[in-house]
Amino acid sequence: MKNYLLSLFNDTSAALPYLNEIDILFDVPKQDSHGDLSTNAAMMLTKKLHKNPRQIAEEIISNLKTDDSVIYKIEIAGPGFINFFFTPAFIAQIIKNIFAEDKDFGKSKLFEGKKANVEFVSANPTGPLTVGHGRNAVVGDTVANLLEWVGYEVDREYYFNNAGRQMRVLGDSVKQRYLQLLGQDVEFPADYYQGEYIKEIAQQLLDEHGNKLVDEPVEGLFKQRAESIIFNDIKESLARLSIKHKIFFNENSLYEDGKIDELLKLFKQKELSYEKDGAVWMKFLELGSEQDKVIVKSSGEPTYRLPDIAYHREKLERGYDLLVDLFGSDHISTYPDVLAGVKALGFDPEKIKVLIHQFVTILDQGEVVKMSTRKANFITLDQLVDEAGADVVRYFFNMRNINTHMNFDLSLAKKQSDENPVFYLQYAHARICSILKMIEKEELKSSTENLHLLTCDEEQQLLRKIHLFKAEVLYSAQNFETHRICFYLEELAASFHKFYTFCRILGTEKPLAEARVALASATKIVLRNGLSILGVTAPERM
RNA sequence: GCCCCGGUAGCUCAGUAGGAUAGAGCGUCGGUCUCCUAAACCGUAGGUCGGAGGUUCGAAUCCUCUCCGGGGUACCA
Repeated sequence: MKNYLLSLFNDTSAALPYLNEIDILFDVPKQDSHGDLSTNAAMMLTKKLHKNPRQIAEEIISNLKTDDSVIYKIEIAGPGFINFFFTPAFIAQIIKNIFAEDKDFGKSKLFEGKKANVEFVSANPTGPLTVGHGRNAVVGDTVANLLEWVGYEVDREYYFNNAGRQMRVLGDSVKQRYLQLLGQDVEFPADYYQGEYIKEIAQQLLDEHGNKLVDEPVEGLFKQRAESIIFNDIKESLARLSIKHKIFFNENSLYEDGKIDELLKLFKQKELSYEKDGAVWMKFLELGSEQDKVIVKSSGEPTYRLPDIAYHREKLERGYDLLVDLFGSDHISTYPDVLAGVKALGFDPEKIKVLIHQFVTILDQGEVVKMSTRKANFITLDQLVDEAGADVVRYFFNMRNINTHMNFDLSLAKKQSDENPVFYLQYAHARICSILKMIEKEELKSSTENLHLLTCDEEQQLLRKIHLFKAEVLYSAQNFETHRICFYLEELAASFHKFYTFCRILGTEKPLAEARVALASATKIVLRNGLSILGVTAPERM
């Protein structure tokens, strides 16, 4: 519908050149009585033309060459909106497109030929994924899906660090537990990893090696085994949510490949860094940040900024058109430095899109659960999936704008009641599947021959909703907003349920009945496609 | 102190390139299964869009100030 109007206005701009001076936008009015699409173009032009908006609207309309079989009414309303009313027959034609495109309905080619990299999760292997990681994981994977739907070729990437203090503490935590299991009275520091999983790893080492590891260095088997076990668990947790990264990038490889030294030299050579108090400082002030910062400590160890910049440089050199970074708001301070660093190296920082999601607050029976990986006082992602199911978890994290500090009510998630909208969507899909089974017995089929019969309110509402799908996917992808898909699908399902209730198939004359089957079938495709973007299953029956 | 995010119905949240009477789900209250799945549908009630100014034909949306909550502001990541 929108495309039709756009080309219509495009043709008209020859006669009315001022139409080229503004972006003409069409909105779906909140009220049905205001038509199918509406534009405020006339109001936008009042200041330029110094004319009454209704007068301008009049002029625009009289120059539009519309086809009566497509648009049956154009009106001027309110302060100067132009409202367009499409014929039911035209609206129903969308069903043919859906059948033709099927699994691809909703996809667009705007970014065809472009390559994107989405980096997400990126938790170091020090413990199981928590609920906070869950939000990151689900949103990251769904954003990647969205980008694929608008034409990008997408790589999903996981960046991790298995060196450094954090990992040493992890190894030592295991060792201390191991010694405790051997009956030694060792002290277990409060800032070590307290989780039960540490004890399990220690137990496993004990089972395999007995007491032979007493003199094993922390960095040896203790750390290695902990890392591999934990990393496997992480991958399994992600797999339960159908999340699979193509690339696991080890921060350490940047050191091994000399990328860090090279970058350091480059910064020095470009006079972007200097030495002070035994440390190397980066001139972030010059690059637009609020102050200079240390990139190599006086101990000789780089701070996180240096590898972060080297890593992004590396990704850019791989030739991506778009890099998406997704992380929690606790890491918010890292990205301006990375962008400044990358820009100083001559890359276009516009290629990097940083998405920051706010924290997840866990509520259990009305109480806030405070979480910390160290203290092992956390709800794991696995627990969440155990209790609520993968579909609910994926839907739940996707359904909210990442800027919102979301509450995850555990008791509610456990309930799996109809308070959860994911069932509402899945039920709509299951209902359609059941209709399609039923019509076989009734010797009916899906037919697009008499789509013009789909004229009642419920049918038209549903059709209009379907029309919006492709634009909704595109908008969501361009704005990296997964929650819009959820809201769209809820509206779509609501339209369907209404249609289901009022527009029965059995007991209706065959031509109309078969057109309704076609509409149901088309709705099924849109629901299934939308759910697949979210990574939620579309069950045949419930 | 400074920076980022949030404050919209009882609860959880949509809605910001300024637009028509501010929305949804859940919860409240009241209806609908002889009928393709009632995990559904219909109706009802519920609001000072945190507060105060300002910009204009028009502000939840833009500007200034301010209150509340979360995060950040390291030679931690």
